[in-house]
This record gives sequence, C-alpha cells and structure tokens, in this order.
Amino acid sequence: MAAVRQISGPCRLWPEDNAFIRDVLDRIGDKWTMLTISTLSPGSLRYSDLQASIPGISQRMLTQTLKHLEADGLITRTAYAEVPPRVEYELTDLGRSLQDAVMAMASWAAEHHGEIASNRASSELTGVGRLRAAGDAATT
Amino acid sequence: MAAVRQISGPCRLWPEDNAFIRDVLDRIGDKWTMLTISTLSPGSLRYSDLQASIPGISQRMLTQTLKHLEADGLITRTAYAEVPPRVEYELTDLGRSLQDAVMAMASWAAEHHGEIASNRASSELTGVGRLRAAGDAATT
DNA sequence: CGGGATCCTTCTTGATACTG
DNA sequence: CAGTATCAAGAAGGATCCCG
Repeated sequence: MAAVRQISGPCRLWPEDNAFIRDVLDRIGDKWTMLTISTLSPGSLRYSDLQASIPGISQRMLTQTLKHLEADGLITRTAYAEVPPRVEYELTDLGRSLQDAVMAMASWAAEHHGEIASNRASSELTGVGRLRAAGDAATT
Repeated sequence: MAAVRQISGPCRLWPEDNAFIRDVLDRIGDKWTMLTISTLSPGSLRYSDLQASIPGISQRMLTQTLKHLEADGLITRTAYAEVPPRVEYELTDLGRSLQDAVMAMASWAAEHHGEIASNRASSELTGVGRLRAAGDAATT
C-alpha cells in the first residue's frame, strides 16, 4: 500500500514517502556497509579477511555491520565448529541485488571524486559553500 | 591516477583505495543529501520548497546539506535580491549525473525495503542478527 | 580465530532564538 | 523568506580487555 505509487507529476519520485528511503539508507547508506558489501562481492570471506580488506574498520564496526547485514538478509553467516574457529560471510541473492546500486555509487564516486575534490577546494577559497561558523569560535 | 584502475582479478573492484569511496560516501551517502538531490531532480526549488518537500529535515540540516552540495559543485545557488528574499537551488550537470546512482539506490530501496523489513523482523525473533546485548541484559 | 562487553571521546542533529 | 548562531542531548565510532 505504501509502495511506490505512480505519480502523475513530471519527475516526482518519492512523494512524501521519504520514510522507506531513509530507512534503507540508514542501513546500507553507511560507509562500512557499502564497503563490506563490495568486499563480499567476489565471494565469501571470513571475519579476519574482511577486516583485512577494509583497512580502517574496527572490529566493533565490522561485527555490527555484519550483523545488520545478516539481520537484513543481505548476507549469510556460516560458522564452522572447527578447532580454529572459522566463520564465513557471503552475500545472499538480495545482497547481490544491492551490488548493482552500490556499484553505481562506487563508479560515480570513482569517476567524479576528483571533480568534487577540486570543486570543494575552489569553494573553500572563494568561500562559496562556506559553513562552520558555529562552534568555530572555540578560540579559548 | 588513482582512478578505477583495471584489475586483473575476478571481481575486485576497489583495491586498497577505499579512501575515495568513503570520502564521497561521507557526503552523498547521507540521507538528507540523497533526499535533497532527489527532491531537486525535477528542477530548481527554493529553500522553503525544499524544506516542505523533505518532511523531517530541520533548517540546520537543510542549510548544511545545501552548502555541502554547493561546495561539491552538485547544485547551484541563485539568490534573487528581491524584497521577499528568494533563493533557488538547482542541480548542476555533475549533480544530475549523481541522480542515476541515487535513483538506483532508491529503486532498490523501494523494491526491497519490504523484504528487508520482514527479514529484520524474522531475525529479531530468531535472534539471528541480534546485537544490543550490552546494557540489554538488565534481566538481573 | 571471532567476537562480546565496556568505556570514553567526537560528531551529528534537532530545537530554539535572532537577523538582514 | 532565508538563513545564522548556540546549546545540549544522543548516537556513532574507536580502543581495550576478555572469553569460548
């Protein structure tokens, strides 16, 4: 019922139902989630492999991200009761379907991050998008 | 030079350059940014229109988001020195190029948020992706 | 090896009040 | 109308220590 109803307007995508976008975004829009998904794209990986593949992540965030993804049904967690504990994580079909979107974002990021960087540098100089006025006065 | 170099591997997308992704993601991965971009998709809008179109946003976040987007060169800000101040925001070409990626995410979200929701509900019951053990154990 | 539980610091965000 | 300036609450994240 609350689906993507057909809007008669021009290009109006999400009427007033921004809700579900924010909901989904709050999960997969997070950087670690994105990186985790992309890292799992090639195939299943173990906890330590993931941690190694995602440089800046802490085990706290990795664990949390992994659990969220598992709870959302985007990945599966398989624990092998071996002597040296081994746990493998793998994308589910649902998770794989997200890959495309993630790739789109990633590709865009790869293609334009240079442009964005220079834009930011410029506005930094011209003071265009200047913000940070509040709390900046911590001259104490 | 740090672009999407061709990797010879299987599906390896981002070598060890997760950096730029996180960088871009930190800006456009944010929910307000996504919503703002999508809201501006149809065409230019004024500040108040944007605020009205994005229900939960506070003027602080709207202003901040708008400035970030402007600084990144994703939108343009045009102020008309009229008696009732009027400022219009519009996507730039760069901003429009992001639309696709945003749409991809949005579409995916629209298509699967229901599925995700039920998955989450299930794991909530089965305790699969259960986290929040800390402080939760007030069962003493 | 794979986490679970904690502590503590920083960043983010919302509510509010004021201005050109 | 279109922001700007502050403040305080809360969430997010990192570093640690510990266990099975």
